[in-house]
Amino acid sequence: MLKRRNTTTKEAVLSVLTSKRRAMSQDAIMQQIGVNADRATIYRVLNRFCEDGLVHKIIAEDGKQYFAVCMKCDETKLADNHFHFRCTSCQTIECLPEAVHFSVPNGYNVESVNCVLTGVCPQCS
Amino acid sequence: MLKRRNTTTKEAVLSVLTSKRRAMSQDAIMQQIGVNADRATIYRVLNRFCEDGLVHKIIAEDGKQYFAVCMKCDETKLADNHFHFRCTSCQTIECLPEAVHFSVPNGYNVESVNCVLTGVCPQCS
DNA sequence: TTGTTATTGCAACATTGTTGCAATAGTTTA
DNA sequence: TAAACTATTGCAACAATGTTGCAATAACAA
Ligand SMILES: [Zn+2]
Ligand SMILES: [Zn+2]
Ligand SMILES: [Zn+2]
Ligand SMILES: [Zn+2]
Repeated sequence: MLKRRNTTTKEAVLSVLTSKRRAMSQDAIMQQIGVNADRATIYRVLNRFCEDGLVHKIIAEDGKQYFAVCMKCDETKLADNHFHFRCTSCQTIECLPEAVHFSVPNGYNVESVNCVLTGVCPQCS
Repeated sequence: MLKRRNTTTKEAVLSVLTSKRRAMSQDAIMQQIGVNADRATIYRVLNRFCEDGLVHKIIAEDGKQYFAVCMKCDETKLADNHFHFRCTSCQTIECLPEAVHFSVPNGYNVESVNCVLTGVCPQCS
């Protein structure tokens, strides 16, 4: 693994993700972030966070990538594989404290899980 | 709802989806299909099938849309909300006979469910 | 056969995400 | 502090996916 360096963009992205406590898309992050940064840079920062296990990526029903901080050492500890909820009204995604349970037929080797529930959140209804 | 008409493309698409018994993307369908059809036409046919409840759409971790026939009246009856398995080796998605169970906090109104497990299928491992 | 209109092909477009490359800047070492 | 090393960035170009407008076509009913 490469040695990471501290940069303004990197810190700003992580700051937004942490404070919002939501899974955000690149364009949402770009809007909320205080600093000027290129689209490609945001993606590269986010993917680096994923590699480092700092952030996890969710693919929503709109086909877009959303990124959320992994709150492993938080009081609201999340299971490794948890459900996500996407509100079609406020366009946000949040991690639900509900673990995904499943069983697969013999021979299937599951490497990753992507579960998204879509609807309207309490704030919007 | 509009009156549907029978067309070559429509029948060819449904035929491929039914025989393969897999969830397929537009480009996979285009390759397998016997007839010449425009990309846009395939999408329109597929979306019409979805509207009519003949087919359901899954968004995979690659961000692409996959379409599968709903086997409601089949011996291998599928639950309304079931898991899907995407093999990263053969690039196919299949409907698993495993229902998705979950509960959400009060106030959340779930309208649709999209659950995809990714890994390697028995044939490829 | 004729009229109605659902469907198609084509082109244009929007969006999302990635990559190559030179320039920049963070970090380490002297 | 100054120099060296290289991780990171901005920019442009690109690929892939999906949608839409519009005129032409073809399915179906009368
Ligand atoms: Zn909302
Ligand atoms: Zn999450
Ligand atoms: Zn496979
Ligand atoms: Zn299915």
